[in-house]
Amino acid sequence: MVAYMRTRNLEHNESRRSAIIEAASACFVLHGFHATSMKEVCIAAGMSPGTLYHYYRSKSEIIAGIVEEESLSMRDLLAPIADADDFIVVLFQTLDQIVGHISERDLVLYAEVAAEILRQPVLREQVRAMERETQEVLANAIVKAQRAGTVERHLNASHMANIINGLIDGLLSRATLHGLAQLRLELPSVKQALARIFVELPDSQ
Amino acid sequence: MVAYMRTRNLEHNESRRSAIIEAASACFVLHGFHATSMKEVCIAAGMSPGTLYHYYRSKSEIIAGIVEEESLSMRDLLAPIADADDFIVVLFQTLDQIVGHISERDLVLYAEVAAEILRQPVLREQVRAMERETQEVLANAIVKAQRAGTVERHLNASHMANIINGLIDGLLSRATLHGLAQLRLELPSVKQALARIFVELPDSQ
DNA sequence: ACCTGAACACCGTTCAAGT
DNA sequence: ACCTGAACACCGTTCAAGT
Repeated sequence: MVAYMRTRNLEHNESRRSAIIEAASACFVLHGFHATSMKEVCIAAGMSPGTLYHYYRSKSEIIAGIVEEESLSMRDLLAPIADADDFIVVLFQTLDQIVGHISERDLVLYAEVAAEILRQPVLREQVRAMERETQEVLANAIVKAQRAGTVERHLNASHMANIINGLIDGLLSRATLHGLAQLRLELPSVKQALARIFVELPDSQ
Repeated sequence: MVAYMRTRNLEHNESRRSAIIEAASACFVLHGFHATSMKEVCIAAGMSPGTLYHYYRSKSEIIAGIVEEESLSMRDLLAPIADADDFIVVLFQTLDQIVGHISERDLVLYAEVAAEILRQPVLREQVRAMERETQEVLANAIVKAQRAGTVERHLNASHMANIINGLIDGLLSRATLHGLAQLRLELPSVKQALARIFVELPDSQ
């Protein structure tokens, strides 16, 4: 009886948990959150239901783990904007990064997450916190650019930050319908539109 | 045996079908597509599972019915743009209509649909067809406005139509996170941004 | 044709039992 | 502590039987 008591093995614990996340997201990309059974995830992760539930308390908790991962990688993508010298230039570079490096896998997971957020308050708060962060980074960068004179002064920085976020969200969600290739074709027009919004007009003031 | 053969009663059929759609969308708004059981829908519609499955072959078919409904009402909202005299003015009126008349119910259903599209090819094609239609209406209106000189000539009309669609999609999906009130506050900034994109600059050409 | 409700295969999760 | 797999309550859907 005492022979089988073990102390927590944190390293083993971490590797098991990430094996579960990896197996689960592979399944979710193929069939979505709800059409994927826990049995499938168990088989993909090579463990019994009991073992899986030892590491994650529920399917939702696994989903939350995946959202965490995706959020962090999106945060990294937007980070350079924080200390941008020229807002528009860095915004464009960021768009290139996002559109260039995103995968069908990510698009599919984003769409699943967007729907899941509605139903799961914990997930909702997780995403909202992430949102506020990127929103603030963008808004601060816009204010800074307005002071430097590279962005039109009369724009409401925080609203414009939300518009950029919304536009990115919307274009990505439409890419799941029309394909990533189509989005890449349209990227120059997106940049052109953003430039017209933000760049100070020659005759203004 | 022959006593109970009846001929199809189309009127009765239609009223039963719409009762199911109504009951189902009420349930879906509360708990989402996947967290709603068919038993709940049956109770809400006041019929047994067997009866419900007599009118709709599956849960997905009910969802498709709801998507159809939502698509048609969105089409109606965008219709006035087709024969707009002044593109920007009518676009702004349409935005006011959408943002003013949309309900939390619609937002929730939109988000559910966005995720469901990924998994169900039939639904996907249904939404894509709808999309192409509004895309074309917008693009034609932009071309017409460019000829009339109220919209900048150098913009790619079809790309810009997609950007508008994307922006609307994105802002609506963000409204599920931040609330409709927030979106209404931001609407003037959205219009300002659109005006800057589309209106021909005084010094251009 | 229209309707019922029991029955089917399957789902996410739990838990007694093992090491 | 970590792991197994049978068992539980519930799911979407079907179908024999009724009117």
